[in-house]
Amino acid sequence: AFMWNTMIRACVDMNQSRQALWLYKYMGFSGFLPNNYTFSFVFRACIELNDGLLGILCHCQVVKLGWESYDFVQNGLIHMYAVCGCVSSARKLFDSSLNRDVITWTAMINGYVKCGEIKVARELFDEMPVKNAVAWSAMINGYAQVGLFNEGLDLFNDMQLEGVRPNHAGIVGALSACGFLGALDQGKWIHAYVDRHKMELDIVLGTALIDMYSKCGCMDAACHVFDEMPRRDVYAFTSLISGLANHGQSVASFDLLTRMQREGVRPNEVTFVCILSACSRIGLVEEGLKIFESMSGVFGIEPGVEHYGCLVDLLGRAGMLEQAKKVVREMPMEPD
RNA sequence: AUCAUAAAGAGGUACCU
Repeated sequence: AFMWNTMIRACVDMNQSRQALWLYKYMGFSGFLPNNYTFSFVFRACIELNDGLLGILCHCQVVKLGWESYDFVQNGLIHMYAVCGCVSSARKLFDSSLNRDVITWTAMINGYVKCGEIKVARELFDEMPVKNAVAWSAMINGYAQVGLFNEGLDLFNDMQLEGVRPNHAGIVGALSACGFLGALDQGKWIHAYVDRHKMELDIVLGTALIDMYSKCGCMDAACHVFDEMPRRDVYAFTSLISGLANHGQSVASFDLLTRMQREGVRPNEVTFVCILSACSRIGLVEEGLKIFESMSGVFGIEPGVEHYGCLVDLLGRAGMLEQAKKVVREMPMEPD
């Protein structure tokens, strides 16, 4: 079974969930019984495929084989139901569980966050007997995701008062809240905290800092973080491009697009929305049209409605209403 | 014997007001 588990996990790690489930099925045919390890990988596959039905089938197997009260299996099941849109099933398992740990609670809280039941999530969070940094970060990010930024920042402060050291995810959630609120002082404080505690500036944390500084209008600080990052991906580039474009530094954002290609990072749909709006902002019609063309021609990205929208905005602002109308008429999709 | 299960980042704030 160990061999099978290893293979199944490898498939899940490579996002080949169908393959993983196929292996799981085949494992049974070959006379091997899945064990507690097997199920933790199989649940991940169900989650990636967002297939609650498959999850139920796996749940049956779990019961049949008697693994249901093993912590990893039980937590995996609750997590699987919670994120596949079956919070009530998750809750039933949660309520009947005799051995809940931090992970069980966090999985359940996350389930409520994902379906917008932030209040219920908070109630559970308050009831939770032991909270670790992951639990705090789950709740902070829950608030950030539903737009309750002040609540998120309050919780971030509470966490520190309780003496829990925030992890990367908690920091990222708090920074995101700062950005939306324009809370520059708080954001700077968090940045200093990151430095003081020598937290690694990975791509996610770096991007969150760039995003926070950009939204607060501090483009110098955003650029500085960008340069300090040891590695950058599309998110990091796009975040800075967006910030520059929004603060009248369109030319700098074009340079960044060039630099991006030089560093071998492929721009995506979001990147082009930002670049195209940088064009309309300063009225670079020619340049914008050229970039729009290059999307499919050079980068192999088919423009979506949002890109046609940018194009219409570009032409409209330049007073070229006829051409703008023509774009709407000839778009390959319904206007939104 | 399996770092086995929970948490994290970017997009016109476009037109109009």
